[in-house]
Amino acid sequence: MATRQRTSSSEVRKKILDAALELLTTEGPDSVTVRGIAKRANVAAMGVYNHFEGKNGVIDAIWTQGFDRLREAMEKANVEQEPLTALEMAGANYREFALEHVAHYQIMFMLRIKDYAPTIEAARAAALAHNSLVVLVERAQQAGFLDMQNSYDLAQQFWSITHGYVSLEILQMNFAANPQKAYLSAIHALGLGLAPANQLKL
Amino acid sequence: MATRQRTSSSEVRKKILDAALELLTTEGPDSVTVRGIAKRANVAAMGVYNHFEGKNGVIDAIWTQGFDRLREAMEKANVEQEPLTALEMAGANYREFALEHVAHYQIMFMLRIKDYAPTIEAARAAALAHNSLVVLVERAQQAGFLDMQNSYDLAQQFWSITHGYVSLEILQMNFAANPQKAYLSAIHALGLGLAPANQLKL
DNA sequence: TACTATAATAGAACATTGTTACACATAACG
DNA sequence: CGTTATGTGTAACAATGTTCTATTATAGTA
Repeated sequence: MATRQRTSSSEVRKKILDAALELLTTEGPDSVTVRGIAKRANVAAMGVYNHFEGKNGVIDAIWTQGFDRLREAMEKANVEQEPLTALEMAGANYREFALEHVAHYQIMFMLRIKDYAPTIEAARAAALAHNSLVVLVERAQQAGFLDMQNSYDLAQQFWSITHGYVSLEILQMNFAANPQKAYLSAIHALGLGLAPANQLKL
Repeated sequence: MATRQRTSSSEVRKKILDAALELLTTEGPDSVTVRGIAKRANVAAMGVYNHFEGKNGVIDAIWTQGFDRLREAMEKANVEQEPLTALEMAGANYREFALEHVAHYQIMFMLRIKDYAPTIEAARAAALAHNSLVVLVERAQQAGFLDMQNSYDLAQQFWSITHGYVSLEILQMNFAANPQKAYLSAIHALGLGLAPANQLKL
């Protein structure tokens, strides 16, 4: 007997998620197909529809998990450092997350998946991550290390340099001789340049 | 008579390219299909294979054209400005290009097209664009406005902030109250922070 | 232990995708 | 005029996400 094996219900979800991430990492985005995920997870293709809402349900789970982890990574720096140092640490953690979880990062920022739009819950995870950056920026402002322009404007500038750097890096478009040093240099310089004395007049 | 019309060979290529760009801009990446391009260009689907090497041939043409135009946009700033001002102008032109040619920019940096890899010629166009940034950076270094770390490292930092900013903007992830001002502020601050006096010790 | 509701499986089917092959028609050119 | 190159139109192929159906293994309950 034992013609067919069945995976216990509680494990299937995790197996599917892991399989999708593995596929994305090892075989590239084009290999992330419903059948491919199921095969790698040793699960029937229909499982992707039973446990998630189809392929984009898996994508949504990855997105949400990614923003949760990104927020955690940034909040690790949220201790009582000097405010600018805390910002730089958060930046370092941001890159560390991106390079260690390339699959997540690509889903979050670098891949357009057909017909995928984040669910409310996923958008909320993203908003929380963004907020943890704003908190760091406002703390630095109140301590007098950053000029007093709109804090969302400031946060966007720090986010831009971190996202820009790691996304070019993932795209294999980083031509720096010393990638790690160049990254830290950029964040450090941005913080210095945004000191109150240098406030840009337009 | 005149059962079928035929478009003159020289025009077909341009019509296909324009149709692909229009589709990408108005209907989004998922609508850029061989049949869709051909239909919009009033051309037989096979034309995409006669004039380009299939769909990815069209993608490659857009990529190449995009990097050529991006280089031109940055070299517009290449006049005898103050070196840091020239860098800031190049940054402003970069964003202007990206926002005015979102379709090109997405193909170049933000979309993964299945099985697409740039041809040699396309990669050369990208390298030339990158080089025009390096030239601006080295000029500012020689004039004493930027510290003397590796010029490719410096260029990567400026590229990161411009690419990061506009790509988040295109992803609808710009939460700045004043996007234009925040962008210029970031480039300006980065330049200030990279002045020789602030050189980062690691 | 026996029964039943839950849910995982296997496979068929559908439309859409990029691509290739083929027969035919027409413009360009010697 | 006749030949060649090239565009047109249609059909076909495999792979994709998705839906449907029938079967059956498992988990919880009486």
